[in-house]
Amino acid sequence: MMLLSNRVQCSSCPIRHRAICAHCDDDELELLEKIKTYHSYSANEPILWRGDTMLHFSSVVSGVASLTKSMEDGRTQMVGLLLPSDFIGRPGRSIVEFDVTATTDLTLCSFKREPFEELVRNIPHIAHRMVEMALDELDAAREWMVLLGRKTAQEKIASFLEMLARRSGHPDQSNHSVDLPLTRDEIANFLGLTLETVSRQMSAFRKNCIIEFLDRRHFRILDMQALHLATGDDADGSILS
Amino acid sequence: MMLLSNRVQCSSCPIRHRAICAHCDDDELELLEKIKTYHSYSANEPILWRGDTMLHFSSVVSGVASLTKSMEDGRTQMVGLLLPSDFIGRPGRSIVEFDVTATTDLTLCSFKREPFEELVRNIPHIAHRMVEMALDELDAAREWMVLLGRKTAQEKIASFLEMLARRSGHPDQSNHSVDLPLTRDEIANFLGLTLETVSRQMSAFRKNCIIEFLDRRHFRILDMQALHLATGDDADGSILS
DNA sequence: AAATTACTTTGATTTGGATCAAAATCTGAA
DNA sequence: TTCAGATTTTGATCCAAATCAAAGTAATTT
Repeated sequence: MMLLSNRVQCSSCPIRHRAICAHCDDDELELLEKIKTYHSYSANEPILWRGDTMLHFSSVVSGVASLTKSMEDGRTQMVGLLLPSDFIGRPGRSIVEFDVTATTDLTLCSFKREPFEELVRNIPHIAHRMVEMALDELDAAREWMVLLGRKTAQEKIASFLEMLARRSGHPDQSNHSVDLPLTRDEIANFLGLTLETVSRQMSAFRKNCIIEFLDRRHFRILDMQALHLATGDDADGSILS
Repeated sequence: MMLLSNRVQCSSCPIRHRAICAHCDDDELELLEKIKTYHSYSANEPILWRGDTMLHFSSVVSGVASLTKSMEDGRTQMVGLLLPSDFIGRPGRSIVEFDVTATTDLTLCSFKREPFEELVRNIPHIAHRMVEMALDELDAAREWMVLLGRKTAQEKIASFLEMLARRSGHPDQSNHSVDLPLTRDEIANFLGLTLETVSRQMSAFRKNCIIEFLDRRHFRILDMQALHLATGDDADGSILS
């Protein structure tokens, strides 16, 4: 982990309008600016372990982090994928519930707990955004529960690929390269499968010309409609966060 | 659904110290008192359908409600079990994301959206409790994802029974009757199993003298330690909400 | 009290995905 | 460039839970 000096102004921050600071006005932003620090992690670097005391509340500025929980015998389930603007930590509790790991190179914008909690108390715009984001995360987690509890392996993979394409932000979802920020093993832990099943199902989609791999970490959707059909979701598309 | 007159004073409400109003002082409670109404539902009565416009924000006062999501072909996953003090709805969004059903006779304490959202904006104690509860729900949902994604049928059933015993509020968890507020089919939808598997696993626990059934809707834990061992959770017990 | 309906248990069989095993491909270090 | 380790793919086999099928039990209605 590397502490970075404070170069980026909040006003030109890439997550300015989506993160915890989204509703803040310029004066409030200045208060955040005063206490923020940046931290960088490289791919596969652990950020926090379950049970750790959390000294900071942080937002993901760039890169991807994962939240996982492991059982004693090694079975592991990913319970969240943190993309830019998502947050780590919670006011009012300092013990981490899940392991947090950087899955790609990652930069966090962090606030020390005490001053941050004071801002949450004093700035309604922050508390309000916090409620909004927590409830969005909750809806996404519940949507994911349907996938974990009821979808087949094929539906899980299709749903996952579709979600990545959607969250990649590119407007036309076919015909451009989508980043696959996880290994096969990590995907398996995300979807409640084994890595062999993930590989087999992805190969099946490849053989059916529904997707194409540029390399292991990049794919392109060739047949968006077929992919969506394979998700098991209905036409209007229940949105997975 | 039946509208009830406003008999119960907030100050003597059974969920006074756990619900959305937990942090409120007497003055703030009075504001809530003014705009609250009670609504009752009988067991199996639908409360809201996915896609409905929500006119109220509500807290469960007594009884149990379920949040479910169904796929087109009928596969159903329960994504939350709402016990007394849990809330239904969210400020800032009026479209319901999941079906809400009373699984037992149920009473809700409800507030019309607009006046309630104003209170959330104006009373930091309510916004603060809202953040706290949303993040608790999020942690619980993530814990549940581990169960859905990685636990065996036996571990799922053991975890479910243990959770019911813990949330029943009785201090010594053995040796007293615990309410089972769901049918076998509903339990299956909660755990991502079929009703046959639920029945078989419960019978197995019964035959091994780990639990005993008083009737279909009530059981008693005979061997707490064995039940906990069967959950797959570690000794200190990762808490499911 | 009998009949109808809803729910639960138990049994037999099948199957999707896990597990075990090995080969193929990629990546980075020496 | 070669080698060693990591990751991915593919194949063979197995098993936990689903599915299919009855029978049993409780709750409601007539």
